[in-house]
This record gives sequence, structure tokens and C-alpha cells, in this order.
Amino acid sequence: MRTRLKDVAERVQLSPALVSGVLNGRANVWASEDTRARVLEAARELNYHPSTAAKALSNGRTNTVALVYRRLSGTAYRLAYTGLVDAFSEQLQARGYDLMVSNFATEEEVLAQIRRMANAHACDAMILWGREADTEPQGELLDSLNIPFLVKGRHEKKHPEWRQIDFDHEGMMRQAVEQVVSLGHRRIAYLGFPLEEAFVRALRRGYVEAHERLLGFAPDVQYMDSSEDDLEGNSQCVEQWLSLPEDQRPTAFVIGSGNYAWHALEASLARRGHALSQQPGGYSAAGIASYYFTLSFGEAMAYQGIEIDNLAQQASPGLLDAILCGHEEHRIVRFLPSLTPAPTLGLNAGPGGQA
Amino acid sequence: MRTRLKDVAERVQLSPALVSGVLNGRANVWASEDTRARVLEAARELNYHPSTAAKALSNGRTNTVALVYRRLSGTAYRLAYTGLVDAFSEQLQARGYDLMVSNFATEEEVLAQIRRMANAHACDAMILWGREADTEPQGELLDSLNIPFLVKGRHEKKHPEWRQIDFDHEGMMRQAVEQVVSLGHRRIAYLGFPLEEAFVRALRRGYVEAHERLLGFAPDVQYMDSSEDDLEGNSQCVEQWLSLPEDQRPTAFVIGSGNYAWHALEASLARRGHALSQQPGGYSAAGIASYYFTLSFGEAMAYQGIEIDNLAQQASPGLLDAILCGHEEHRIVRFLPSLTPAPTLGLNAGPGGQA
DNA sequence: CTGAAAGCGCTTACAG
DNA sequence: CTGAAAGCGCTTACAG
Repeated sequence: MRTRLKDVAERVQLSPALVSGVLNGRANVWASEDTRARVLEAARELNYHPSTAAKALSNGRTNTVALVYRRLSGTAYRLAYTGLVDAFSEQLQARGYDLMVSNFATEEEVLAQIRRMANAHACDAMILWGREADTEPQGELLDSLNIPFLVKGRHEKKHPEWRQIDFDHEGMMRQAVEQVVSLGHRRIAYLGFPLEEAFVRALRRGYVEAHERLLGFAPDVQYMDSSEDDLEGNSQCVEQWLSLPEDQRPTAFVIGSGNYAWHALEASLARRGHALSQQPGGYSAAGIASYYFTLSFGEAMAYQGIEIDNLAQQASPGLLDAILCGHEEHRIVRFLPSLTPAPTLGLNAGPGGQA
Repeated sequence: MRTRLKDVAERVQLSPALVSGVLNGRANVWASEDTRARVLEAARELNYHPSTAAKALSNGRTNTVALVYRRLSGTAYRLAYTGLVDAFSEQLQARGYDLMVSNFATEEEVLAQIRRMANAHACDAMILWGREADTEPQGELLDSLNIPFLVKGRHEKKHPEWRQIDFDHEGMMRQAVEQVVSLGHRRIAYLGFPLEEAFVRALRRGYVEAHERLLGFAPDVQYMDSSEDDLEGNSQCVEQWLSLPEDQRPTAFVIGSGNYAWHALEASLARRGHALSQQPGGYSAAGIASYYFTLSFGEAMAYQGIEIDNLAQQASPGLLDAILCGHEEHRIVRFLPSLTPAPTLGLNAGPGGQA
């Protein structure tokens, strides 16, 4: 049989009420130091852990936070969630909270679950993760249900009062532009994803703004292209650029998309006997890549996918405490990771590498 | 204010007890079809969802399963957990259960959490994930606490009665050997991880057994090597093999480790003007790789990291129902994924590719 | 077939 | 400073 509060109260010859007060460190409960020690000792001896259900029912707090999201398909998205649960679990445990995870195939199911958990009082707060198109209705529902929440994404325009976290996408592309400009490049192409989501637009905006600020002029539209994360689409973009006359050809590439942009870039350069380089005078690249990323030939600076963990970890000091305790500071957190040298196989891309 | 059972009972002019019985579809409760319909209708109208805490406290079931593990570091391990939570959440939701996730830095913390959750009755069952060295003490603790659980790993020797799931590592390497033997290869090298864990030994055992069975003789020890998942270590192994006289040189490679084994293999072959091929007479390879995996030059058959999701999904028909309902069948599940063509950039690895 | 009552294990005012 | 009592919102025998 499990140990109950009554058991430890009997053991120390005190009322359950007092024992409860001591165990929860309640301020308005008086007990001598000796009594406190005896209570703690007895609880430990009997391996007492209060029933979560009873506790939640009586004091109205579940000490549980729910992470809710719509499942996304595709490797890029799967990788973007890697480490997320680990980071939140760690931070919540440290605050005495448990993490519940609920994900569903459709947005309707997610909204139904939010409604259920709110009415069933299954958690004290929620964390929403995913695309803005999904999380916005979810957040609005939580608002109406009066449940505190934290949301991943860029909701600053429509919901500046929401507690939200995301990468500083503009800053990331700014740093990438700074990097290649510092190597002397002036014709800098941008390869991104198709412009469907907020972060994709933010990435491109970062490139454009940094380009204007650092070089003093807007990038030529022919230097901005996009593709899904596949080899064919990215190869087309890159081939077009590399086929330009030498005095128009871009010499640097800012990557705002996935691994296949890098693969395509390296492959096209290799066919021409070139490799990415960090030396002035060569072809250079900087930008984002997915979790598992290794260049074949050259060298470049990249934000590694590993940074996604940092994003969840950034939520800890401010946002998590905010939704748990109702603080008002730290509503919007934007995280700017560092550019680091990408791992490379360092293969030779001589002219014989021609496909 | 949240809707309570009492509210819907009042709405339909019935006792809470009857409404509870109808809502839970209890068998020994009688109510006319009309009454049932009115109750359901009222519950829906009032958006009634029973308090999880009250329900758990009164009927002793939490409808929650906890996934517990020690956090592991390293990309390979992070990737191995990708999709795990998604798969379990999906399967549990379908059965009316919520998923709780608790992970910790140390084994001591994991064991303490298991003890706490068991005594606090925070869940009905647990899922243990991780290395056998961690999960074995965890499982033994759960045994002693009488909590049903499901464990990932190979515990068939010491705990054949445990509900457990893992890949069929021997079968995977058997299929890889079959693949290259079918292409006519007879000198088949094996590149694995250092022999520290059960699955690493199982992979190698699969290679050895299939080799003996299919070729009629045991593999030469010089054809079996291992390395951590880095470029240097794997390159050393591969270079040694490729430097052998032609009549001793292996022509096929079974990979029981990570992406850098493939990268090293491709790089070493490329320096000699070769690429992996599925044609008889060339160099061939087959085996495991991590989640995000793209060959640079050649073609090969691989188990993609994506398969880890299937592992969690395999737990659904048998094991999950077993721990939730106490069925006795399906104690040990071993999952054998399919070898598929690896994605490749298809770059030319001509002699000019020499580094 | 139906409803009143006890109980799950805590917490929290509220009297002594 | 301390303890008896009510209550959180359900479920489940158990009488009518």
C-alpha cells in the first residue's frame, strides 16, 4: 500500500493538517524546528510522496505544463523538434513541474485537446509549438479560456502581449551577410525557402536589410531565389547564378534554407572545379543548415541545427517563470545563435570532379 | 467557471451518479436510449470534461503513461529519439491516455522520479527508453513497485518476462550481408561502433552469422573493425582495407555505425577514383545510417534513421495494450526495417577527385 | 431501474 | 500555536 499523509501524521503523532503544512513549507503554520525535522524524517523514512490527484483536486494546481502541437511531416520539421522535449522537461522538473506532451495530426484535434485539457484542468499552463498558422488560433483559444501559455513563433504584430519565443531570423541573416562582406564580397546571392511562412520572410528581410546597410544598395532581384529543400530545385537556382557572366556572377551565397541548398551549391561549384572557401577571392557561403550537416569539399560558416535546443533553453529564465508565476516581464524573446565553421569532409574538388 | 458533473446532472434533472454512469458507458447502469441521448447532448452543450484530478482520485486510474529516460548527449542519440514522443503520444491519445515525459541528467534522478511517480500515483504505466545499462535498474525498480512498463532494449536474457521492444539488429545486418552477397561479393568487411553496448554486439553478431551461413565460412578478423562516429577513425579503418593487395581487398562493406563511416568510405574510394555502386564488379555497401544522410558520389542500400519512428509505432498493437490492459501476449517485439536506396548527390568521383 | 451516501487523499480556512 | 471539519469533483457499491 502507498504511504498517505495520514500514515506519516500517525507516525509522528501530529494531525495531518500540520504535517501537510510542514511538508509544503507553508508560512502560516507554526512548528518547532524539532517537529519540522521529525516530520521530514518520517516522510523520508516512509517514502511519502503526496498523491498528485488528491493534491491537484484540493488545491487547484496540477503542477503540470502541457506541450501541445500539430505533428508536422518532413525531415526538416522532425529535426526542428529534436531536443525540444528534453529541454522543456529539464527546465520544468527544476521548477517542480511535470511535462505532458500531446500532439495530433490535425489542427482541429489540437484545438479540441486544448479545450478538453482546459475544462478538465489537466494542466496549469501550456506551451504551443509549430507554425504561426497553427499556433495563432491555438493561442487565441487559450486567451479566451484564460490559460497562461507560451508560444513559439513570431506573433509580435497581431499579439504583442503574448509570451513568445523564436529565433532572431533577421539577425541571423544579417550576421551571415556581415560574414561574407567581411571577406570582401559585393555580389551576394540569397537562397531561401519559398515565401510561405513568417520565418522565411524574416530570413529574407534580414538579408535585404543587411545588404542595404552594409553595401549601401539593395540586392539585385536576380540574386534572390528560393527552392524547396531538394537537390533539383536548389541546383537550378545555383546553376543560373554560376552561369552568369563573370562580372555579374555572385561570389558569395547566403543560405536561408536547408541542407540541399548547400549540397547543390557545392556540387555546382565542384563541377566547375571550385569549392567553398573562407579565403578572400574565392566563393563563400554562410547561413542555416539542418541538424546533421557535413560539407563535402569546402569551408563555410553555418548555424547548425543543434541551435534549436538553445531556443527551448532560452525560454527558461523569463518565459517559463512568467507563465508559471504570472510575471509580466520578458514577453518576447528572440534568440540569435552564432555562426560557426561547418564540419567538412575536405574532399578535393578539382576539375576532374566534373559530373 | 468550469462545468462540473453536477451541472449537467441538474440540466437533465438526473442524479450525478446516473449521469456519470452514462458518460462512462458503464454496463450496469440502466438508462433509456432517450435519457442517454439527453445526457450526452447536455454534456456536449455545456462543454463538459470531467476533472482529471477528481477522476483519478476516485477511480484510481490516471489515464496517463510516463515516458522516462536519462538524457543522452551526442547527435546520434538525439536523432535516435526524434519522432519517439510523437509516435507514443499519437498511440496513447488513440487509447484515451495522456503522455507525460520526464527526463533527467543522471540515472539517480531517473530512479528517484520513478519512485516519486509510483508513490504519488502520477501514472498508470511507464515506458523506459535508453541504454540497457540504464533501463535495467529502472525496470527492476518498477518490478518491485508493481508498475506495468514497457522498455526499449534487449533484455531477453536477464528479463525474458519484460515487455520490451527493439530493432532486430542481427536481422538488419543479415539483410545487409544478403544484399552485397547477391551482388556477387565474397570479401565483405564490417565497420561498426566500439563494442560497448548490446546493440553494437548484436549488429556484429548478425554480420558474422550471415557471413558464415551465406558464404560457408567465418569472416576474416582483419575484415572486422570499429570506430567512433568521426571521420578520422573511420577513415583509418577504410584506408587499411583499401590498401590491401587486390586479391585480399574487400569489395563490399557492411556498415553497423554512423554517417561518418559512409563519408569516410566514399572519401577513400573517391581518392582512388571509385564510387560505391550497386553494379556487380564495383565496390558496394549496405547498412545503417543516421537520420539526415546523403551520399556524395555513389549508390548504396541503407536503413535510414527515419526507421526509429517505426520502432515506437511497432509498440502499438501489442506492447502498449499489454501494459495498459494487462494482456500477456507480445512480450518481446523485434523490428526489422527494410533496406532502401540511400539518397545521393550523384557527384562524379573520377580520378581528378584525388585529395 | 434509480438516487443518497460514502470515500478517494489531500488542503485550507476556521475554531479552540 | 494546534486540530477538527469541510470541501475539491468525481466514482462506486448499496439501499430503495
